[in-house]
Amino acid sequence: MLSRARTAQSHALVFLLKLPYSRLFSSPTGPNYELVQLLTRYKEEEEALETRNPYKVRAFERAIKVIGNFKAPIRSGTQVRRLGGVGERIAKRIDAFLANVPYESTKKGPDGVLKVANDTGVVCKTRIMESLQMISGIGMWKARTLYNAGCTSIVDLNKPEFFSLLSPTQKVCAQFATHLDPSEFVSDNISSKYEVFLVGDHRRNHSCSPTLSLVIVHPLDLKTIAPHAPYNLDRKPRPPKPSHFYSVNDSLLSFDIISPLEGRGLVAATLTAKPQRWRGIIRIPQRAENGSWEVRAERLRQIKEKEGRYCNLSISFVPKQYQGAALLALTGDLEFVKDICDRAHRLGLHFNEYGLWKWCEEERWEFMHGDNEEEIFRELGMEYIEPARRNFGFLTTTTGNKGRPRMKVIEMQRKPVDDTGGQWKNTQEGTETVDVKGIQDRRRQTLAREAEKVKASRGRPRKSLIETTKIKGSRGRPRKVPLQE
DNA sequence: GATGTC
DNA sequence: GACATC
Repeated sequence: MLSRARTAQSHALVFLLKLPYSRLFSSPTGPNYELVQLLTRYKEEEEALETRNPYKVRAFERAIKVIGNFKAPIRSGTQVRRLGGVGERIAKRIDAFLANVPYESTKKGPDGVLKVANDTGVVCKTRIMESLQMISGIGMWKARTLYNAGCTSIVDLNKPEFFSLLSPTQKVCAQFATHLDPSEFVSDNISSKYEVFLVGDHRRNHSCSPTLSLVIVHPLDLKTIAPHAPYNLDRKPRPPKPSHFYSVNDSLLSFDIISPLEGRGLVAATLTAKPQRWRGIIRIPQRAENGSWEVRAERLRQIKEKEGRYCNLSISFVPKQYQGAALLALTGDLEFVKDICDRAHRLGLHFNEYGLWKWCEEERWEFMHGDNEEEIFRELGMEYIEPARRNFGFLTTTTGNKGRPRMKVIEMQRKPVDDTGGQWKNTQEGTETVDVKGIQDRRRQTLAREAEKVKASRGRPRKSLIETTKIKGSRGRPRKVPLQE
């Protein structure tokens, strides 16, 4: 409780301005180099065939040209669908690539029944189901139902036969899924009187996560309420749910943050609206053809038509005294937070999104720290751990298929960056039989290693890539042809 | 594989 | 959606 939260705070707003989506495609020849490579590969494959179709080759060439000239990073096939030269098939190939699932061309068999084939000639049920579970609200069960009904991709979800199988929330998410784009939401939509922090996947450098998570600090001084359960060493602590902060009496979040967003026509859908938490889908502001920001009416029209780009937004409205704990709990990932909880537990402490608590002699929880992330680390005997190093998910993604697969897993498969020594396991095969003890050991080792690493690079570690990648200039590129479904 | 036409 | 044309 001595020092103030500093570094993280001073960079808080900076984070917002520099979301590094383009880093995904960091390239020698443009923002979509990987897509160009992909299409070039397809083109060459076609050329190599004895039965090659010269028009098909030319079609690929046209698409390569269009995509190579596209100035912004492409996030979905639909985005470039009607630019000319990119049709249904290539759009699908792009979507498959971006979702990191195998491309499946759907062709009718001789019997007229729709057959599914892919690159390997094997229908990959797991992959399809995993990709479907990327949609918020779709879990294993619904994914299986959809798969059995013949749905093969997220794009398929919007077909009436599959769409009708979805719950209302799933429908909303499915409608916007192909447009999700977390990268270009900027801070000038949120009142500057609040401190805003980036948390969640993006803070951990998972820049292609479709969810933008923010912690907004509010000035209200609220009474601190201790955790309910008594300390019990035998009982495993649960990681805090990023759910309910103490109830805020008035509707500050709604008035000061959400209403302005709505006023600008940025809110496409609201999924959760509580005084302390808002979750929904927002439209990413874009410039009109003449370079000016599009007007509200235009945004609303596009939302109605489901054109343009969208992103999940999650805002937690947090009192100052819990700010650090909230950052720690909401940055994740889940496995990392679990470790924090375990660690606290072993020390007779309790960690939740409100702070670090001590079980004191009067047999009650006493508030220790909450406003400062670093202080919580210190109290747990740890050095500060960079958000980018808090990606522990891979430790459990190998234990089986429990829960819904996360976006980060997909991203890791494609791009095992990070400094964890490339030990991400490819989650596709051989995932069923892994002994839990081994995983736990590895988890301990990783924690130890993390602590050492941080020790080695003393002081406030290097600025993360997030902070050095500006995208401001690339946002909201003027569009010649309005996108459509 | 894209596109225009029926 | 099937088909022809590129």
